[in-house]
Amino acid sequence: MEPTLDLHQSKGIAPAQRATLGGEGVPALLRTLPLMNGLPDTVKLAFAAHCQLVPVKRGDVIFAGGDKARNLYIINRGWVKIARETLDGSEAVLDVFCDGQLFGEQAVFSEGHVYTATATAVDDTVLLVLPLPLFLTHLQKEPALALGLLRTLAGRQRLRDMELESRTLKNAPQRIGCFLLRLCPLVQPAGEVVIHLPYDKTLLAGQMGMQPETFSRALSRLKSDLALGIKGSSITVSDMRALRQYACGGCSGTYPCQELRAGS
Amino acid sequence: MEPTLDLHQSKGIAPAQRATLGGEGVPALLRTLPLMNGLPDTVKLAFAAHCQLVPVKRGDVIFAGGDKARNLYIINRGWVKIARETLDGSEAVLDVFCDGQLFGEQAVFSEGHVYTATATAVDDTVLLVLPLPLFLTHLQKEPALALGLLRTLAGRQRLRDMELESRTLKNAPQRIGCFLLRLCPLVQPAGEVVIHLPYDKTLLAGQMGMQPETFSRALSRLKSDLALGIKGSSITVSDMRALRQYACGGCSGTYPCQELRAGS
DNA sequence: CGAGGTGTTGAAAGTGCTCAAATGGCGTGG
DNA sequence: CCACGCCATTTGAGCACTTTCAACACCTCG
Repeated sequence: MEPTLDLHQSKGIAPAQRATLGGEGVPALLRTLPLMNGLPDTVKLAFAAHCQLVPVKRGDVIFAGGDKARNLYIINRGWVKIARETLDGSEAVLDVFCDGQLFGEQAVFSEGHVYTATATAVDDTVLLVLPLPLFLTHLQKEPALALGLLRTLAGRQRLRDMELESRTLKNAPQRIGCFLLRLCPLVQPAGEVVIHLPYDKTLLAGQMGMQPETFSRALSRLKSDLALGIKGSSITVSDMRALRQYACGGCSGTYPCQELRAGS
Repeated sequence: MEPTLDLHQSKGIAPAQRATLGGEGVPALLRTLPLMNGLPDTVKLAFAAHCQLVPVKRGDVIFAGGDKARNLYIINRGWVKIARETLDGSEAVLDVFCDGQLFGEQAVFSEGHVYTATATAVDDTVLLVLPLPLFLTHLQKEPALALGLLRTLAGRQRLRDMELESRTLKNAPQRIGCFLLRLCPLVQPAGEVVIHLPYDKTLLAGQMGMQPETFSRALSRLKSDLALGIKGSSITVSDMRALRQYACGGCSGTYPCQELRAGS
């Protein structure tokens, strides 16, 4: 088990990657992030002045559940898994985030500002690291920031609701089908659609609450039922309508799966 | 299937139940609610002036998923189930709320302000009904309200995370054990603890994502494994330590189950 | 080439679900 | 007060799905 990274003294921070006020070093992320929408420029600049771009490597633990929280994180590039682990080594994957998404915000409201889950880079990743105290200060003063965070949390909540529904009502092949739908572009080209699985199948399995073996078998079942083409992590869907019906026939229907994506 | 109540024209609102500015009709709820913490009295009074106390009966549908949202709701007394239903009649229970808890807030951030799940009274219930537009107006202007809602949503999120972990890592008897722990007072008397199930076992089963039959069998397994006393909806636990170990041995441990309760 | 990680496949064992039927409590109407 | 019917709960039997354990194929990297 690798020790949690202490990003405050991370040796990985090259000076050129320090955010500066105006230059190319300032993450465009901060300006375009939905979370920061409507925030006065002065606040964005204050954030920019105090945040850092930090690279982490595949497998690195960014923080662990129970750690005292020092930072919030925004993914500049890469993939991060949020999971809770038990003593006996099994884990429950709560989220898998990618570019532009915020994580660590659980600590804002937890007792004693500790993280409530563990964040691990599942690929080489560049993080924008925002000091928690700074964020807390502005959260009190800037309604726009509170509203942005509300929007973010509300989006998460919707995804969780859907996941809970999925786990309750669907079997493994259907859950996978639903996941595939959410990977599709909203406006599909006519004819075949090619879906690229964003990370390894073991993690996909974990995210959907099943074992890797189950995932493998369920996917091949999906393949034979819907005549999918599967080549490594590329999946070709010839009949989207059939996929939708297969995966979401048992959904609540309030929210077609394709409308639901992780918001930032 | 009963039609959704239209609480705007509900015949159930007796004049005496209309909230007034200063009198005994004003729900003390509004003053003490954590959600409203730190809110200026003027805003609380504005809310009080425009909200209504509305009784609903067991089984009434308060709103349905997909409905255009008119109101937020706070439970004055009673129990409300939040669930998503499929066309074929099965449902996934997302939450079961009681006194002092807010629901319907999903609509604040959903596309077009629609509810994303269905709310049903599972017992005779009195609701405090707050017009959504009024709430939205103040949400923009009052940082304290945004922060209160953030706290509420963050608490929900934690419960969802735990539920997801529970579904992923635990079997039926353990999930029930975990639920029982959360019903216990935090400081327990030495010796036996008597737990009262708050509503019927079918709903409990649904809330934990299992069938009533499975719940029944799992509970009796728990009974024989831990020497519980079960009489109707009263459960006597003689060995709390054993229950904790049984139910939460496989938890992530970041959050002992007993610390987690639904916040308002 | 060998090692390790990733993914697939097979067989056996659980675990929970479905369907069916019995039990028991409770309120209503007689 | 009792009989009845309704509903929640329990119990049984069989089945479907998922997990577990084991073995193997495949790929990449050193």
